[in-house]
Amino acid sequence: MREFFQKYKSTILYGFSLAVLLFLMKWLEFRLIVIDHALEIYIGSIAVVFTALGIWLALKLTKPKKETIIVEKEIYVNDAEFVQDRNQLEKLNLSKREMEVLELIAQGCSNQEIASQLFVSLPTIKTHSSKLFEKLDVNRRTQAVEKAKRLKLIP
Amino acid sequence: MREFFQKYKSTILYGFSLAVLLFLMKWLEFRLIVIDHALEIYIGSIAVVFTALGIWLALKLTKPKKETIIVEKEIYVNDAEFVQDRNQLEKLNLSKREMEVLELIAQGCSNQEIASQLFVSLPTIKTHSSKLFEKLDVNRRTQAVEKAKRLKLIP
DNA sequence: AGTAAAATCATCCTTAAGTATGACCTCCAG
DNA sequence: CTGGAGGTCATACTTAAGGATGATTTTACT
Repeated sequence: MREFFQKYKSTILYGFSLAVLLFLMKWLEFRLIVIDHALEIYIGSIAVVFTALGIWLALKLTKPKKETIIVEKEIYVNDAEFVQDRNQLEKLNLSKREMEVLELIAQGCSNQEIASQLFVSLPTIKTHSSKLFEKLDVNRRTQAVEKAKRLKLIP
Repeated sequence: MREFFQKYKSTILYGFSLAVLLFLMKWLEFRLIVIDHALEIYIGSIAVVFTALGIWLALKLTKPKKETIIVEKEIYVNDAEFVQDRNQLEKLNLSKREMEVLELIAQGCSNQEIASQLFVSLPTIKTHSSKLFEKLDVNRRTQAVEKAKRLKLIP
């Protein structure tokens, strides 16, 4: 019941206003017989009142235009997933073994540890690393790591 | 002249409408004498017409209501600008010199190069790096670099 | 003013890293 | 089938790096 009233509040108010005004008119009609030439004033006031009513109705009933604003919210991803630069890799022409050695060097492994992990001898790792340094145009493992990261060969 | 009309278009139209309707009323007034009991209909139509006029006026003159809906669009930025982990730095209690040495080591510099850049002797750098490795709990410069990056001490 | 931490330098020694060279094997394409 | 590339291993040498210890000087703070 209350919901019904809420929903049609404007319509009911309009109807009620009409009823009241018509009643007022009926009463005024009677007065008009007495007061001559007052009909114009009466009609004018009716016009004004209903114009105001119309304006009020319009303001009440018009639905607001919806305007969507898209706000770009930047989210900084700490992840920064690594994408290997295949282009650079081709240019440098590193072999599989050299890449493996490079990765292990970057992890801080010693030559001996690398040799153990790859099941080869220490001299083998030395030759690999030497060739690697030559291709990377460096002469220290630390430089190799720095350059490899800069060239996006490793994360 | 045209601008004036444009500016006060609504007002002029309103005035004109009023004039027309008053003229109409005058004419109807005459008719009412003939047709009995038609005053109510006449008044009613006046009310309806002016209500409509009011609505029209309101719609024309009032600024359209705006309701802004903010939609957040998530943009994933891969930037991940480096922020030094001050917390870790405090825990490790590294001195200024040790940090400087760490940074240069990370850049691939040799001890001799670091000594030259910092205007100190090679043994000094060795002591610094030794203490640095001790604090970082590593025993190779490459490990130090790897760990420092992992702990977000350096980019 | 005195003390602790930081910074500097040195020496001695060990180990890891880097360089050079040569040899051997395997696989694959010309 | 043969030569080149990749991989393996070895030896010998040089240099850089790392560890241990001690000493002196700066700096900062109570």
